[in-house]
Amino acid sequence: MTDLRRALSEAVGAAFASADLPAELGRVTASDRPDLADFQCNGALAAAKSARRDPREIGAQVVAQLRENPVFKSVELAGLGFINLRVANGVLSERVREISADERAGGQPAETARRVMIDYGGPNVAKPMHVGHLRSSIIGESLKRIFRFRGDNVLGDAHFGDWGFQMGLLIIAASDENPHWRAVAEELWRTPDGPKPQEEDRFIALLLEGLDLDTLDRLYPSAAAKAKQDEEFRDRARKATAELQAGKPGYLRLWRHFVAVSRKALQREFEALGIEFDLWKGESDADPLIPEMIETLKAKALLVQDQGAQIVRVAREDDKRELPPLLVVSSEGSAMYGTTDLATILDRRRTFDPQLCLYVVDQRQGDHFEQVFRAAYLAGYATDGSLEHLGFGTMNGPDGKPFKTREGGVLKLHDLIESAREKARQRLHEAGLGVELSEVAFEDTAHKVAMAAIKFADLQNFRGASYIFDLDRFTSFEGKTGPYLLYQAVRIKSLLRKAASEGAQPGLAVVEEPAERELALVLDGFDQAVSDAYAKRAPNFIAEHAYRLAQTFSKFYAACPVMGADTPAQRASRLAMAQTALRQLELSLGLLGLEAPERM
RNA sequence: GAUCCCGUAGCUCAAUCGGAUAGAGCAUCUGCCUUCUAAGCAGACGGUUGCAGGUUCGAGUCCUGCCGGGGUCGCCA
Repeated sequence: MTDLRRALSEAVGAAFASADLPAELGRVTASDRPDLADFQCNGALAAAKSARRDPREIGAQVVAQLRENPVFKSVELAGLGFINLRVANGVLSERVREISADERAGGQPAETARRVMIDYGGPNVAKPMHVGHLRSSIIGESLKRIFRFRGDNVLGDAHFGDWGFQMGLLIIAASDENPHWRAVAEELWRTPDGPKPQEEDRFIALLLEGLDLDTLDRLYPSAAAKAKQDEEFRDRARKATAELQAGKPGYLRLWRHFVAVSRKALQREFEALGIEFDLWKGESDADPLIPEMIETLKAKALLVQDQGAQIVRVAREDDKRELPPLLVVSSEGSAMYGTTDLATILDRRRTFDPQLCLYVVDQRQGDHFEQVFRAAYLAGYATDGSLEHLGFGTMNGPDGKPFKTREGGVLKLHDLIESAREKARQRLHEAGLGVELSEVAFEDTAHKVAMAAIKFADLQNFRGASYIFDLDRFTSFEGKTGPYLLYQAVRIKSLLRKAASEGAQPGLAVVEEPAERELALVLDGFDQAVSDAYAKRAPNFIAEHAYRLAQTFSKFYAACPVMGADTPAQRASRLAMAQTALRQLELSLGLLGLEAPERM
């Protein structure tokens, strides 16, 4: 089963071929001018260039042949040599029936399935998620679903930031803050009258009381700030980082506590966002591979000593500017984030052997990934081109600068979600929607609406661009927003419920009216949207399609009465179209990570 | 300073391999609820695509320069 665009491309390509021109010229796209055509082909223009002939002459030849084909309702040569195509209603009807019968609503799998690793989310120990994590999470989750839908074997990894210098900072900060915590770090409790081995865990738990996420959240920023100014403090933290990585028992105990506390809270937040990771691997998991990796780098003469550190030079002669080397071992002997990233590539190769690995990380880390990727290719840890950094822009405040709270701090994700939920509740009440719902169902709807508002606002933008976060606008519930999409889906569900209660069944789709034709064409465009999103790793193509679909359905809904159709056959046809539109809409929403409620 | 990204309607954003009249939403204005959820639909208004050149039959898209904004440039991630 194939979409019309591809089927028509074959027909037009054959016409080009019989005119002794390359069949690729027959590439058909959705028309730019819906008033003139359903589809168009610009191949005659391209052919004119290489064959040095008049495009209209070539076009006329192709058009003459296509007119023989009953698939087309009309074939016109327009302008400089555009070939305008309208397809017969019967062809559209048949296509709608196909999509209707297809579990995937017309979205085709990719030709060959690959093993794909997606690294996104990037939560860190001791840092509650803030708005900066939102984009990576939302975009990464959507890409994971899109790739999976296309048939790839995909694993999503949270890549938990649990290992670098920040851990040393936290250990020192916690030790300085409270003698009990210091006792754990330094194992001071190991005295002759200290706890017996079987009591140790319970004893340590007592010592660690109060060292919760809020405390970590307070300690980390102040420690990070202090390290910038206070050289002595910074050196202690660096030393602690190296000692932790060397396996100092007290530090490990403290560290495991940080990790456990953080992870529990973070998982709750991801759950609220509707984000599920297949793997929750940490940077620390790559640590055991580092010694061996260093040996390999040495054996390949890639690792060199420089200014007390060990580095891999990744600059190339044709670089327009000098790319700094990758720091593998710091002068303190500790692993840097480039070290763990490189070791993680090795780890992934051994455990999953991905053919493609996507890093959904802030654009600002572009240089870092370039360094790591080059080092990985040099070391033979990945095949050339299999590692891709998908950078995204920042989420900005109303002033166009990176998002800050009114007080100038970083907005926590939890607070952002709650304020979106509150807005959603308000708007639902204002619109008088959801009044008949139970309190639990109402909350569930409000949550879905809030998530849709936030996620759709993000995903409708091309990921590389920055955008202005404006909660009032996203939750305004009008126009091109997530809630609009949910509303349309809910409207269709309501219609189908009504039909079911009156015993009306969907039947054979027959496309007749202009609004029905338009809906059929949009339904057909799903595969194009999915393959674009897949090829460009850009969910905004799905977002655009979902919106077009919702809007086109709404037009159809206004123009074509369903339950009040003229004949039972027409009613059955329209019900089939509504049902198909709903399934494709919900599939699209699913690819974006949105979920429509049953009622609102 | 070097380098990368961005600059499109009053605002927020799209735009397929370089193709026709650059599309949406918001805002403003005009219609449409005794008929399936009006968070909707139909329509109007709104543009020298930052500026100046170049390549091309054809440029928002490719090239050069300039202006404006942002990022990055070795031991933080």
